[in-house]
Amino acid sequence: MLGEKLKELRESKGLLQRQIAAELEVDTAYISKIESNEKPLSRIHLKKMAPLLGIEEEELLILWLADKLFDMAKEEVVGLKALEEAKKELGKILK
Amino acid sequence: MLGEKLKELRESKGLLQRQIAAELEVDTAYISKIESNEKPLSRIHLKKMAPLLGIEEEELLILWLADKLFDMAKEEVVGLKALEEAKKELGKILK
DNA sequence: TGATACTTGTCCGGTAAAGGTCAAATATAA
DNA sequence: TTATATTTGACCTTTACCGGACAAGTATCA
Repeated sequence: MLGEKLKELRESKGLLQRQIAAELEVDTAYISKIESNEKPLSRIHLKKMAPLLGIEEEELLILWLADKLFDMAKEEVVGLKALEEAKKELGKILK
Repeated sequence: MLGEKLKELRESKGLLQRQIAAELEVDTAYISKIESNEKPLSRIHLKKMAPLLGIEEEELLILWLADKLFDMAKEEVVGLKALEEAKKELGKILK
């Protein structure tokens, strides 16, 4: 999931939650919850966070969206099929 | 999208919105909006609707979920990549 | 011109989720 | 032990969405 990834990235950069929190101007508790998937990461925070964590915004965006899609799909037995169907559909309109 | 599909199915069965509405115990306006994707189809309504439309609930469920996934993914440029990533991830935990 | 089907706009109450904060509890390291 | 980092739980406010209803408008056809 996304939270773990964010934590990994942060730690690999030797950063403290406090420092991230400061940049985003929020409480460290909030960051902690994002890293434990208790609170979602908003797109705005994502944007601010990417450079701090040394990851391309687009790459993080893929992870972020994939995480949300995964979350939805896993709730249903037909999740995998639905993902395939959605992919097919999106492929169509993109061409 | 899902709404159009529901409408097709209904018409192919020669049913009126009024009849569907009666079964679901709602207003026809509400059905109309579902068919025009103005209101989402709830899982409960989906369940009731499937037999009326002569479609397997599971099949409708796939369409329904795929539609929601598609909707999310299409908002981002990286939507397709995210769908792939999500699929990969879900495949993993399913094995 | 009716009648019937459908659509569209507006409104509404309830619920849930987002986006936090704060205090207190825990871990960890010096 | 003390300081610093993180987690957890309770709470709060605001916003968004859901599931509808209702009235009025439009389309179609006999």
